[in-house]
Amino acid sequence: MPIFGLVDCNNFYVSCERVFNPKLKNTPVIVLSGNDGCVIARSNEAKALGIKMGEPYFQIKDAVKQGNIKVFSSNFSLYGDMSARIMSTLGECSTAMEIYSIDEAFLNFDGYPDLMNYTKKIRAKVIQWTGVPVSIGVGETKTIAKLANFVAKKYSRSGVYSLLDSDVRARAYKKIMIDEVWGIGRKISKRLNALDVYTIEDFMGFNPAVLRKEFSVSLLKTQNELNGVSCIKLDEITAEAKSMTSSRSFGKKVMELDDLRAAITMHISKIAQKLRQQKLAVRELYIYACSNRFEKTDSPWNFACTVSLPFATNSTASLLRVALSGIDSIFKEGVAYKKAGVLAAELLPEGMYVQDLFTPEEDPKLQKISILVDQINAKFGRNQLFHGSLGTTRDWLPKDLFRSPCFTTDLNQLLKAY
DNA sequence: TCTGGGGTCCTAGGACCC
DNA sequence: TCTGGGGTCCTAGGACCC
Repeated sequence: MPIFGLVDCNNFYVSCERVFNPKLKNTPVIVLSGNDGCVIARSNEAKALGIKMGEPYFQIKDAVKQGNIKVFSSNFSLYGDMSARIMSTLGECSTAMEIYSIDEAFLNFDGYPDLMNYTKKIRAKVIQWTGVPVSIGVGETKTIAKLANFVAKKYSRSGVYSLLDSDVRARAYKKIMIDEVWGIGRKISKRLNALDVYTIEDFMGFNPAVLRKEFSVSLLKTQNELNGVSCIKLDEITAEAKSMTSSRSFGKKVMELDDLRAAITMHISKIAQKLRQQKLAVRELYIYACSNRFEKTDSPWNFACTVSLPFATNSTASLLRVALSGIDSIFKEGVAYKKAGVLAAELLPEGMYVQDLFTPEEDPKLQKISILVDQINAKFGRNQLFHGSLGTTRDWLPKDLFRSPCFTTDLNQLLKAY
């Protein structure tokens, strides 16, 4: 019988900010999404003040002032680096680990004695080595470990909790609502509620055949997992990416084609560089730009097209050429654009694409230029060298008024001690 | 004035084949 | 009354996750 642990960082982004700014301890703190749009992380104190996950910042400005809540723009260079430190610490705590997200990892606990003690030790180690508090849940399946983690966060003082014992589990299932279960989201909860299923106990009593027929195999798996039958294995190897996207909201309304072209240039540069890092290539791109989706209007708000190349590539110049022609073709005079982006799907291993005899080949120089640009930027700093269509004004960039320094990834932004 | 960004998996339905 | 019956592959959209 397998045993899984799920380690989840507490209020991760807030905790990262606190590591480098101890004054933030015991005070309400929130972190905002891109363009300072919505709340995506809250300290416990901010939660206690009634700040909700996902709330638009502009709607809570008064509450922020009143509650003296400290506000941060998101700083993913910092969070990503802190995540790497935490994951490498956790990697030493188990024979097998799956990094599930920026702030979560599953650990293999098969055959580990005295898990209550051991998980407490892991918790202490992570906080000592990285400064970030975590919670740990233990169970016979991933879904149960996730649930145990929820209990650990919400109800346990020690920050660890096990649902291995079947009596403990039965008591928990009686109390916990189904929408807390991993894999059961808003829509499915609602449908289940309509069938008089509210708690996990209700859900466990639901006929599996009907569940399969009326819902999906995924939900049947969830039921099995909650029964202690492990259906979702530990995935140690990070799978090759299947798609990549880059998109951002604009810091202002964009009406000019040149600004759209600049934004698409930024997204293509990011995607192409990521493709090169992962030794992948792409032949088709989905280019899109949209206006404000919250504005009530009959006119369309999404403008998109697919562009393709005769060959798969990851060179910025080649991808940029077709992407820019794409954005030119969807641009409409008079539309106030709020956001633009690029999606690269159907990624292929670099150099694997076999082309036919009659299509043109890519100029090999373009590949070499991209690699050289990567090297120069790695040495002299991000975006020292960039494509001309990116422009230099860039007043369309998303807002990040409250951004903390990149303490751990930029020598010029190190924490200063006076 | 102001509402995130990046992913994965499953399913239903259409096209096509024999 | 009554209009084959399977397969497979592809795609768009929906649901979920963090």
